[in-house]
Amino acid sequence: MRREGMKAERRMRCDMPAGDTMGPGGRVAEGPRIRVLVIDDHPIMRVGIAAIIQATRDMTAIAQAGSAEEALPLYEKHLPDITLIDLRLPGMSGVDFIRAVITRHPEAKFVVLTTYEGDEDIHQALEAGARSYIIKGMPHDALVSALRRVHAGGRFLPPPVTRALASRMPDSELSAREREVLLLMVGGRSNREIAAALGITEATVKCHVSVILMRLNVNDRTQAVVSALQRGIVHL
Amino acid sequence: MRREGMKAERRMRCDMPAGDTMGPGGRVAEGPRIRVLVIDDHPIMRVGIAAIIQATRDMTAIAQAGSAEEALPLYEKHLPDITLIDLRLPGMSGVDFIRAVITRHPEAKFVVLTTYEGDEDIHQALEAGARSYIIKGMPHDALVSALRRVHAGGRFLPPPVTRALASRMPDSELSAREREVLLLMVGGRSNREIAAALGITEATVKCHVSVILMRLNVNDRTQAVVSALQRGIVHL
DNA sequence: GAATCAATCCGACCAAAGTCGGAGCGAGCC
DNA sequence: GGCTCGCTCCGACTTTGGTCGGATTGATTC
Repeated sequence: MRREGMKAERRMRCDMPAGDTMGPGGRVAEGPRIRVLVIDDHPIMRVGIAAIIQATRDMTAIAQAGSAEEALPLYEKHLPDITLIDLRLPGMSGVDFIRAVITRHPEAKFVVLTTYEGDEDIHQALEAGARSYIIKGMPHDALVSALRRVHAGGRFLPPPVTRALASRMPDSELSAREREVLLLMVGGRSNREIAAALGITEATVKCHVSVILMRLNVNDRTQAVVSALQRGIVHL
Repeated sequence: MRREGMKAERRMRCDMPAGDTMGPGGRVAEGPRIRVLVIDDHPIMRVGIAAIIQATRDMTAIAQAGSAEEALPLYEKHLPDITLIDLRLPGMSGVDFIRAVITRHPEAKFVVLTTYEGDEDIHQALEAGARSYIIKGMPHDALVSALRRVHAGGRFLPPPVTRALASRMPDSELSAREREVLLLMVGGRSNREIAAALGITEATVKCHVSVILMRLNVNDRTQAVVSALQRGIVHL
């Protein structure tokens, strides 16, 4: 039941470490303010975000939403310069929102602000089109800097984020079927139950599980579940 | 490997559903303001909390801290009326902080404000002496109400919290040893590795595992890990 | 069309997980 | 003392999980 596979290769993805810490109220060329749409399901967090943005002279929070569904009409109505969005939302996820908006507005700019720092979360968000990914645990300078940099057409990925991204194994990508199996594993289902649920043989399920273990670089299903959770491949 | 044990009994713990939504700036007997110490590791969240508190006429945020260690001297210096604290903090946990302060100041009042709604988290916090437990996803009225109610000597536990608490199995309590084993299980260690780590036989470990499975009311170690994580018995 | 690659599928084998029944030990309680 | 109760401990048995080798299919490439 133990395995000792080893990988070495790894892949970088994005640039721009940090910097540009001007702070709220810093000297900025006076012009039209950066208009920000804020999407976060925690009301208290929204208050904090809005307070920081409003306290900064060159930006303003024009609208807020507690879910992606609620935010869609707001986006169309205001067409904000930047959308600041959390990933984990009730109903439609943040990534889904980004994808949905970007297909209609390819130049839309997104900054992700979330608590989760799993490499898969980050990967998904950037893949969807986010230009910055910052963690709620960071000082608020990071938020302000990110908004400015992205508004200027750049990207903003703090060191912890790029590090998490760099730690991604190159062959981590799971097939659709494997994802399906992994989800059931996290649900605590046995191989037999998974087989029944998917209408296949238990032997086949075991094979999928083996591949998943290899791709996640772990030894057994328990480790697979933990790893998948902390990397953000599956949730809860 | 399957089990079908069943429990029925359950136990209520606390009272006070909700209410008292006066909102920021509501009419309140003018007097000395409620002096609040805020402890949260997310700077942006601290800004939001402080903004809400300051916007409410009968309370004021006198100090803030990003960790329990940092907060200890602040508590002794200011002796706040209420301490508003997150559970998951870098270093010393929120519960540990509550315990530590309450042994020296038995009348200290604590309101927990966190994102985690696992029944074990809640149980631990209340056991430690917290008088209110609110979730960051709630409207800010809840925060204000909680602070007022607790300042008045009462408690404040919103329905979702009491519900989570009520869903606790009566025999969920794990022994110290079992906790230790569970922690290693979540770490993805095999029974053999756990045995080695604890200096006992693998057979003994299996016995502990069996008991843990029974107490958590699950069938296998994978479910145990998932359940322990979402209930807040162990973290990450 | 041949070759390659990846995903899906399967059965037989071995090692680990989990069950069952039982034993020693300390704290607390008539 | 004699009793129970809970925690810790253990070995032999059954079930499940994971490995290995191999087969099929469909898409891509040359």
